[in-house]
Amino acid sequence: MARSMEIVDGNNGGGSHGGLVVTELSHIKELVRQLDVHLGGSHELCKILASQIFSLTERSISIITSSSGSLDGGGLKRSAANAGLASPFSATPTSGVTDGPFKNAKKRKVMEKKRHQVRVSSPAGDNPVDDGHSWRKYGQKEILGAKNPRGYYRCTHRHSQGCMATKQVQRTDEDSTLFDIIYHGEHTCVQRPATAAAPEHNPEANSFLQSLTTGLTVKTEGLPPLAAATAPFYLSSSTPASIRSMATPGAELRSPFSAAPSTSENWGVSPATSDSNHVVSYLPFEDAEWRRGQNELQEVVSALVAASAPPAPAMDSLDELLDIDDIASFFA
DNA sequence: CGGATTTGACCTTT
DNA sequence: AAAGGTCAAATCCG
Repeated sequence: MARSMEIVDGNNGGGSHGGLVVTELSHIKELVRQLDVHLGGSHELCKILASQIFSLTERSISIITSSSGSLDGGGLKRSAANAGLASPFSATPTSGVTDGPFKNAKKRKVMEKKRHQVRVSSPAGDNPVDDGHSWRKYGQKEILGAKNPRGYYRCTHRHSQGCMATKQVQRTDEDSTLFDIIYHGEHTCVQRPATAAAPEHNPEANSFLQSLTTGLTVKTEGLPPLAAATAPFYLSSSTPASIRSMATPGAELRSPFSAAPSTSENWGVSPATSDSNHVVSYLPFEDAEWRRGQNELQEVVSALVAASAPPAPAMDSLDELLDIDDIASFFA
């Protein structure tokens, strides 16, 4: 029985100021120089510098590609790696680099919330399996033109921890075993292990692996590995390493990290749109940061797991918390 | 009894 | 105005 999923990111982004590229590249140049100086020195510092270089490179690419015109951003679907992984560098102390030109770019009036679609098949035709987070259903609605209603869920810890993550689950018209799931926002909650007796530190890894061993497999469809690794089953910052360390040794477990080939068209994403280089170019700045974090996930998360630390809250959501419009509406 | 789900009403967005 | 999204009272369930 195959469980499959795809990520369709709904964020649009990208500035269009070509002149910024020079500034960005200058930053990169300086960072590379510093990195060269520190090679053999502080490992942490090298990692930070590397991540900053990565981020700046992404931004530069984004600037170049977006200023070359060719797209309006409307309805553009692309894979992305922003599935709620807490950025390992969100706690990075003041770097100066991340306060670069983009900080001064005028803020979008309406900050688009992270939106993240996934398609999941469930073997029994009942509800999709646990994705590692606890959800509370708060509504259901018939959707025009759709055979099946859409269920609305929010994080169970919305009130206790202020976690604003939500998801919508809707059974597909065509295949009753397929579900479209749209995730909104990031989990900022810290999940407690369900049972103290569980040897595994990470409850999400447990539920995930359990889903794998109950006849499900997770398979990416026509997506680059980077995007594949951002499926909602990896929402916790501490989950991926656990899964990787536990799932990859088993050959029969089809881990997203193994970059399964594209085999299906039921995602509605043509192979052409899956070209990672092209797609990545249009990722907004925040997504670039997410993916940068993804690159370094292994080390950072390994450290987290080794320290038995709970998942760090996604500091990225701070942007949403501090959104001027949100604040304004709060006082309205 | 407490927490989760159901479901029609109400609010928001287009 | 209508469709989508959320609220909350009633209900269910352990």
